[in-house]
Amino acid sequence: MTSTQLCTKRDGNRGAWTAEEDQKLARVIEIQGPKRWKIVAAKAGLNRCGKSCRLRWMNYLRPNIKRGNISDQEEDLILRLHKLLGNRWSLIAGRLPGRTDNEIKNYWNSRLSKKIKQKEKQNKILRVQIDHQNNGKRMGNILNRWEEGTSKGNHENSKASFNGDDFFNSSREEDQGPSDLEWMSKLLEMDASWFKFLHDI
DNA sequence: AATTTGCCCAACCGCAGACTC
DNA sequence: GGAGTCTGCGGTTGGGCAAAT
Repeated sequence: MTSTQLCTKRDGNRGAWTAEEDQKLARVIEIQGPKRWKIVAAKAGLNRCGKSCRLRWMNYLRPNIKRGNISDQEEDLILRLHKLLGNRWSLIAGRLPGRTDNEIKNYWNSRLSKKIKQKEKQNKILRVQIDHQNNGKRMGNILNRWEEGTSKGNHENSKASFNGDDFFNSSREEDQGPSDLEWMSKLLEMDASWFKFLHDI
């Protein structure tokens, strides 16, 4: 039987710790030190498993635990460390004096992950707007060429100056994103006024 | 005022690696 | 060397509370 199996519902008290339990636990740890948690739990006379005692000590009773809100500086550090280390909460906590891995994990899951999602969403919108602007410029060039063609002479010439192959070839030169057909359809989806303009000519 | 919803955080769970005998 | 036990970690749950309805 493993220690994990011992730490189950039927093996004792669960739920929030009382002040009395905290005192008992702290007293035993003062004498014995924060190790051999099974023995600590037994000596403290608590109806809890060693694992639960360890967690309570690490996240609450341990000295030098910093309470209160996470500062902007700490948040910035968490963001940078998470980018570097991923969900290695204990490593991240190790770089933030007085903060526990559990606290940082909770902070991340409840706040920072949402912030990041929101930021990603904003970036996506920004990217679409930039694409829109670029595509608009490109369309402007095409229309200029169309106008030049029509003003120069007959309709056949103008048709020749605006043939499809030429259009796709010329626009592809600077294209690093989706295909022309893709951006064209995106453009049309994004801006009904463009569609109307193209339809009118 | 009562109920519902959403958020925060302490605590629990399961797993894997380290340690002990 | 291997079985049993301990420890530490990250993911998940659920209770308490405040805001919204």
